[in-house]
Amino acid sequence: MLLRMSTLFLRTLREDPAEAEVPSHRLLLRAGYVRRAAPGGFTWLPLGLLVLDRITAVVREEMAAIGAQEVAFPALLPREPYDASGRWTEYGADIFTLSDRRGADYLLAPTHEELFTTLVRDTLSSYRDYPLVLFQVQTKFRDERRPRAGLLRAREFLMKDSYSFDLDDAGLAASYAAHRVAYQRIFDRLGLRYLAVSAMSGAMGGSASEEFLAEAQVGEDTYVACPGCGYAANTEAVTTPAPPATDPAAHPAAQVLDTPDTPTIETLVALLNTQAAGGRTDWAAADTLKNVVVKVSPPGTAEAQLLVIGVPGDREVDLRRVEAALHPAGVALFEAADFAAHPDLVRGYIGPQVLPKLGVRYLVDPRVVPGTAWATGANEAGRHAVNVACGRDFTPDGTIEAADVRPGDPCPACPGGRLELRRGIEIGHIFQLGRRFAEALGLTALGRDGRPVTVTMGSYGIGISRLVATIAEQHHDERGLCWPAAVAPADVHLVATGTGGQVAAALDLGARLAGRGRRVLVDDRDGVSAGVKFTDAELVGVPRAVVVGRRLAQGYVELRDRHTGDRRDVPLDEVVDLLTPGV
RNA sequence: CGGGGUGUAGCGCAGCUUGGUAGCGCGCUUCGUUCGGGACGAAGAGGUCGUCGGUUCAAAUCCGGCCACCCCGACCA
Repeated sequence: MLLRMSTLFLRTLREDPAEAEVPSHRLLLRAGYVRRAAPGGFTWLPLGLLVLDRITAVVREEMAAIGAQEVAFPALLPREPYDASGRWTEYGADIFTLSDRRGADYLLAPTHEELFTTLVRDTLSSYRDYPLVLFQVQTKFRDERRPRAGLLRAREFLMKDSYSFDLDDAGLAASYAAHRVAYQRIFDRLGLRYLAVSAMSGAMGGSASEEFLAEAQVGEDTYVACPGCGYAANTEAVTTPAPPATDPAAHPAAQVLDTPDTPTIETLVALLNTQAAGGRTDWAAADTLKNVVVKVSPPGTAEAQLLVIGVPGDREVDLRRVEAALHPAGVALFEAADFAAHPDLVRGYIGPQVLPKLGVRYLVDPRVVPGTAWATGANEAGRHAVNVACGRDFTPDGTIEAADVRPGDPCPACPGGRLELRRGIEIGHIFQLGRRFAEALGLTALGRDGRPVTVTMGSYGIGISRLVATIAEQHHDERGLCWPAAVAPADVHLVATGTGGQVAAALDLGARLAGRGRRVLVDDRDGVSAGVKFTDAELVGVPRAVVVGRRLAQGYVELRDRHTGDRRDVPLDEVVDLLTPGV
């Protein structure tokens, strides 16, 4: 491959476009890789397409290595399969829908589980046909609430999605494990710093699930990591170590106090200390037990059930963690109107003592173990109780991971470890779907014994266009992009400076390198100063540059490394061998 | 969807407060000089001022609706 900058469709920008804030977006626009064309939609320019294609090639190779076979579906699809799976309504406003001239409903596919499932159903029928892995590289459409950061969150994006089809759980586990390895190989080859965190599978409704997160300041996903042992997880999946249980009878008897005007934890703690409640003046928010009411709606039920969640008063209830813990049930906060309809629940003064009488389920944070005693509501406006002991004065129905996770919280995987909160970009997601789609769409295989077996599926995605931005995010400096060799639009950037035949020499050198299989970009532009060519080369970010310039007359060119900044003069007649090791 | 900010030439911006012939830098075209770190001189081309409506003799400027973009909070590759 030999690209000449004199004719390449490329215009670099000297200044940062105002629309771009995050580094990858800014640099990909400035260096002429992409251009915005629509809200959440991007035009791929020649350099951008080269990178996109190289990433796609790596993904294809590693998918082939685990025996996956490539197919391609349309992006424009009829409503029926999505109705059958229930996702036409489940996705709701997140999908782009449209209708044809007859008024029939269509959608621009946000993902393709339904199509893969029906394709396999209509093609295969015997257990002998399994296991099977299919994949495609397809444009997906999602009506994102807020497209942002360029390619990192677009409404139209390129995704590799694959699906495994197995006859039993062990097979699914093996397919899942194979994908996990393939994903690690892909992300390693692409030069990414990333980790796999356990995750909840959201609208997909599966069981085992992991997200691959690339470390990045601009990432939208917060995860926790333990620097000590390497543990990492989504905040939704973090478990809280429980302290040892003790004897609840060791505490003095519970005591109800008048605590007027203390609807919040802060006001309560202040008053407890003023009153020296229970003989103490060292009350802190963590000594109080905050009880939050939520409405839980299991799927298929019309009426929401009440649930009270107890967490230490210095913690907030993280609704995302609650939703993850109670999935697939829906969760909503209990609001003012709900309190008005339930006078038994006194807003701001709820204590667990009364809940069994009301028949309300009570789940607590794992830190609330038998033998702990708390200041909590007395179920009357203006009154709280102290020394309310778990295991004596109340007995929870169970525990729930509902409290927010904070830096410094104990690591669930190693003793003494402290968690850090970090940001990442979700670049891949693997999960075991199970039989949900197979059941909804009737995918079975006739077993050895002549009886149908419902197939169990896995679903695995990689955001390919997002990877372009993610790699750029991890591989750039103040001068521009610094692509890893595996994805760079070219292997070598030849920069011709001067008017003494350097352009001709560079083109000749480029032809020889291209003849040896190198991908070459030659800056053969006429009338462009050396400084402009150097800055453009650094902006574009090809890993190695060769300057064909003032020392050409002595038979030398300068070899530059974009990552290290190293420069050295090498004889012109050695440079081809230097740049084509092993060829 | 809630809060904040911004839309003027390909890109970056000024002009708006106080309505009156649309400007600057970069880039682009032509000629000459220059030629290893964003060269210099001269002459040019390029804009329905996001959009729709209102006020006014007159709107980039004042008022309102809509659209888009950026940032911060609830979802996802």
